[in-house]
Amino acid sequence: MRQTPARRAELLATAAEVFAEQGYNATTVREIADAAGLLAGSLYYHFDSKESMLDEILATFLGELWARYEAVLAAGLGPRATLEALVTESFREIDRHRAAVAIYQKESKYLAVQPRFGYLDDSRSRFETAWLTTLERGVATGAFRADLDVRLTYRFVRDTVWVAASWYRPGGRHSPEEIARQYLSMVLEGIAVRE
Amino acid sequence: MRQTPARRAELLATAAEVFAEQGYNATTVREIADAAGLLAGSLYYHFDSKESMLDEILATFLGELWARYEAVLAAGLGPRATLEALVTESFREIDRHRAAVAIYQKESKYLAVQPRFGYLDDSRSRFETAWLTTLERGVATGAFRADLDVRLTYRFVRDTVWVAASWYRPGGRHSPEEIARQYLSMVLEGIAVRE
Amino acid sequence: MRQTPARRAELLATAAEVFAEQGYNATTVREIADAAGLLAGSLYYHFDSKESMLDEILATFLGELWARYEAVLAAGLGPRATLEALVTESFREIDRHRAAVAIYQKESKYLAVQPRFGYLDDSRSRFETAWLTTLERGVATGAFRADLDVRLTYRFVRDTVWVAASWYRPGGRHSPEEIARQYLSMVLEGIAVRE
Amino acid sequence: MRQTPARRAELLATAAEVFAEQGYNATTVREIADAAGLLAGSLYYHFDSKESMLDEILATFLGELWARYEAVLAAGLGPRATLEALVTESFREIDRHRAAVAIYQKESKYLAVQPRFGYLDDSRSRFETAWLTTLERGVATGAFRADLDVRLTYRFVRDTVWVAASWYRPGGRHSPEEIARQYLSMVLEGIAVRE
DNA sequence: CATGAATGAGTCTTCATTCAT
DNA sequence: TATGAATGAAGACTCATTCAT
Repeated sequence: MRQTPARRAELLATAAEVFAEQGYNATTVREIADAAGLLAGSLYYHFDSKESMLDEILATFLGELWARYEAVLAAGLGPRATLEALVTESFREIDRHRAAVAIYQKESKYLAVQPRFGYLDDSRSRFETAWLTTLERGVATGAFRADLDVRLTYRFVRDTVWVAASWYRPGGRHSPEEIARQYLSMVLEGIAVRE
Repeated sequence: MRQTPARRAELLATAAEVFAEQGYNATTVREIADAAGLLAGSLYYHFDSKESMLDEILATFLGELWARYEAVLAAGLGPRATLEALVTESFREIDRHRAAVAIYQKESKYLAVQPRFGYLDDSRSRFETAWLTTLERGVATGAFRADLDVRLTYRFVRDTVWVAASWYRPGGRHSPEEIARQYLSMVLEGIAVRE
Repeated sequence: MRQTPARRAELLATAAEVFAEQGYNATTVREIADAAGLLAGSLYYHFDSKESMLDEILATFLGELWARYEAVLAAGLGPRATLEALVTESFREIDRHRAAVAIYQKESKYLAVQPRFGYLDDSRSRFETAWLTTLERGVATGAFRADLDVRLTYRFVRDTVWVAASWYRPGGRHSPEEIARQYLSMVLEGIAVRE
Repeated sequence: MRQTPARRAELLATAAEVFAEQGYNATTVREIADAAGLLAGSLYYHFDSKESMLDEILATFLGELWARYEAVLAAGLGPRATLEALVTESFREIDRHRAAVAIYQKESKYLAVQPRFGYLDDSRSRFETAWLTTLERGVATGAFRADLDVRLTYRFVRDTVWVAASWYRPGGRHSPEEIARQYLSMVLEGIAVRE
């Protein structure tokens, strides 16, 4: 079961696509199998259960995401540069793992309460800490406005970035870096013309 | 089937709450019935099907939302005032119908392709038109920055507002108007300090 | 779900019959349903699972059995009279709950290791204690032969009685009391003619 | 398919062990393969099917058993000596083929109705005939008590012996001959002290 | 209006078996 | 001989829905 990780990865990618499209619960194992070109039962040669597929998709995604976040956080950048780097990495991750990100967005809330998916909640708090710290640092250094509610701002930035996974299509008009740039411009400078 | 509209509305409110919490597909009729204090079969005295409950919830919500949007759009305000009014009305709607908004956010994408829910797609395009028009008007009049991609900006503003339904709890620290004000401040002026 | 215990008991009796006939694992829910005259899915209105049917069958049987055993053990009889009463009660129980006894014989060994069926193991030790005590008392008072291995004798008597459930048919030629009498005669006096 | 009879016998012994432990139906081919150290599919190089393994196990066991029984029956012993010899051979067989005996005990009843396993039923009647004849001979010659139901006595003796396979462990405290001796002592002389 | 009971289609999962390599 | 991958039939269980009372 470990000889050909290629087949495994292939099946997981297919499953992720279908999960992202229809939602985890609404997706039947048969639909995944159809999309992958085998019979429903055959999936169980590769995976223990539908849930374990979801698990592997999310864990892989979060593992990769955190590797990149950690690199950013360890770089010792100022708050504004940190925010820019985090947002850019996020859009890159959406570009690489669009399906996984979409699944994460849609399902993580109710999954996080299950023991098996406890790491979703862990991730969420690390996430929160990283962002809040960055924002607070920015307020302290005068990079960010002090008259805004930091928690509200955190939610604003967080959602703003990740919801993009619901409409983003890799290979479209904009590169992830380009989208990141425009989002950052809006988030940092606002959309109103400065008088 | 229309004896007590009060009871009907009560049941719909309960159903909406459960749908919002767990997702439409993941919610069983029995769970709705449990939450409402009757047996699953008894719901069918009031409603034709689980789907018709969803339908009624969404149609009611969109009806009310558009009544308010139309009022705003008909008021002849400038683009920035229009944007502010639309955002404020949106947060008010989240305050009033949080469950319905959350359901709409989570389920409308795949529902819209079904004939019965075609109005979701109609609503989506009216939505898009109203926002794009407003943004373009703003760019033309110099209220909004001209260097931003209008479609990207539209998605940014749209998502930014509605995702709030996933974490907003009525009766919390902030009134909807307060949240709208802060969101607008971030969207319009940005979170960076202006030099 | 508690209004009509009659239906419940009826279904359980049917299930017990099929379990006893074919073995628990080899029995499909559909077979139980067929025997009961409804569809497989309908059983789940009355019971949580196939396993919970088995659980209820066994727990009910053991509950009743122990009520009778306790009465015997509390009666303060001598060891030989105790042994006779326990054997007689056992055959009566086979007469009343043949199916449950047959299931218990066939399945309890591997069920006992599951937490849910832990009471099977508890029952087994109480059983063992009751019999060993009785046999040891009998050896001490000179009622039973002292030259036999008590544990072997225990197994001999225990098995001797309960295996009868595999061939006993209620309403046959012999009443349970008559069978008990003959078994006791063989166990106590032997089948060889006394010289 | 008959390359190495040693490997074949090895695999059958493993299979018998697992069947005895978990029951034939509850045992998966994969479990047998795991226990034997190969993959499930590989078993099909050696055997046609799971059923054919069971078949070979039971047929081998019964073949050996009947060879010994025939020797006893052909020896022209008196009824009591015949009974003693049959019981002793039975315990020896339990010692040699515990797993096969346990399987036979648990599964033969429902297997016997299948054409493939018709020999189980044949064996059962030969068994019955041998025992009944011996018992009747014993009653006629005054070796066994005449006041007992012969069929009941037959079942008593039969069950008494074979159930031992469910708890007997080869290499334990007692040799099969020792257990046979004690069982015979109980069956023939009874467990009560003779006055 | 509500209940208790049932239906039947569909879902996830298991497993004996096959077969190219 | 053995493996890796798949098949396909069947099994336990779920759930929206119906309906007599």
